[in-house]
Amino acid sequence: MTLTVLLADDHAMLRSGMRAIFDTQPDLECVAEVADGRAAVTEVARLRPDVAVLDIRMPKLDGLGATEQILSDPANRTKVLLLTTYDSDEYVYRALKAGASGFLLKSLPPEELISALRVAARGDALIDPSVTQRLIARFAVSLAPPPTPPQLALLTAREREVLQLVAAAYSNAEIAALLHVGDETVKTHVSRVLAKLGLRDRVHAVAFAHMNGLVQARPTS
Amino acid sequence: MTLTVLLADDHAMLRSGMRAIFDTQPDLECVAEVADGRAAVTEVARLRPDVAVLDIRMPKLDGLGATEQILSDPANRTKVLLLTTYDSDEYVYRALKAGASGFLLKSLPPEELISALRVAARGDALIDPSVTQRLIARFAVSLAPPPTPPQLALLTAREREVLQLVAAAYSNAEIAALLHVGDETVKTHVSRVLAKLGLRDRVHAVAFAHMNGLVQARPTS
DNA sequence: AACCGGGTCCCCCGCGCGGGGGACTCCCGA
DNA sequence: TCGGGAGTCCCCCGCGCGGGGGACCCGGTT
Repeated sequence: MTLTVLLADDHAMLRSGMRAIFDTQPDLECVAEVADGRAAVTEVARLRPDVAVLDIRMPKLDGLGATEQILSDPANRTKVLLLTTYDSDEYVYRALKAGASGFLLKSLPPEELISALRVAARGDALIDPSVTQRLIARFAVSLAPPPTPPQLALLTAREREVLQLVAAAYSNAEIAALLHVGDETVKTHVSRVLAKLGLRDRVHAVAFAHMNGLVQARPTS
Repeated sequence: MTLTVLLADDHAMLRSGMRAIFDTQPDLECVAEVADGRAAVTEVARLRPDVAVLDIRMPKLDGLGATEQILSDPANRTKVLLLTTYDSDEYVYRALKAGASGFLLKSLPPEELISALRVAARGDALIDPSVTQRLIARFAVSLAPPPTPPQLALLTAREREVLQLVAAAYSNAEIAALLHVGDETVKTHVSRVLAKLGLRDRVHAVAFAHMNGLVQARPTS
């Protein structure tokens, strides 16, 4: 089973270099070479190669845009490997979000590019080590469990409940209705919450709650 | 400059196998072999190798716990590579959170383990491709949510600016002072923002802004 | 020329909110 | 037995806020 590959880069020199690398591998077949992103999208749709290797910087449509178009097609089965000279974080995030199978620097040794191709073809993914480092850093904080601020321990269960409703932008009257209590009661709870947390008003409470993960941020993403 | 390595695995067979691999590289020196996590922590503290290769499943203290202890020491300069047979997602997250430089499967070809060592030693990071795939999926959704809601386009630049300050829980008077305008002006902007976004009051605006990523969530985590 | 959108400033009015009190039930622990 | 915390409900008062108007200046388009 040979792997079919599409090559997209606006430098003919680099294309032929990569093609030469591929030719050393009997099971790799470069079925197309294109020089811009738009051509990459149409050729991928036509030839349906196993893997498309795209440069990020290309005329007409850059590699990121091409990736997004290619992978947004549900009929598509081609994996995308992105190549770049510089590793801007923004590039990486956009690439991963689009669903790219790899994000590699052009400084990569040829044999590793080959192995990256095979990795992508079997559905796995691969990120350049120098990028991975920063990715981990950012990923770790985004995964970090909400570091429940100690002040929250001061609140009673009822007060936390009210705080969450305040954070959801409910008015005192609405909270009263939801909890089946009088609105004077809610006012008391809110006042206590503000006092215990050292917050000025419910607006600060909303901001506090959101920044401390008390409310499910963006459930609709 | 030779790289010093510590090897931690409870199977003597596997240790000797890896050691054999290292010995093929003149610039790699295996300075210690240990069979459990606790020994790994103490030996790393004593010998300060460049890289520690830890199995996840080990007696007394597993590789994850050992990683956390090693990397929580601020004086530590050793990089940690984790090895495992099975790639549980939970393992990966904990490993990355602890700051590991690599997460590899034992099925990795020997020569790639070598290159992983060098990658880690120079401060970069490396994740096994099969794991990377799922990591990207999860990472993408966790990073995805700046899909700027279309309603935001209705706002003028000034109005967005005011909205961000509202989201930061500033009062109208405070915003006026920050922007060097009258507070009546701020009231006008806020009113327009609420009207354009269909929000009831500034409390809803705060919640809206936070849920749509207009404000940097937990900057202090 | 007239027009319009963005930014700025001003008025009045009503209401929700938050702080200051107080009071009454529970229930748990001293 | 007597606290005392938690939860509930009530009063009054002041103020920030948001909606309703209107007004002015400026830069661009028509």
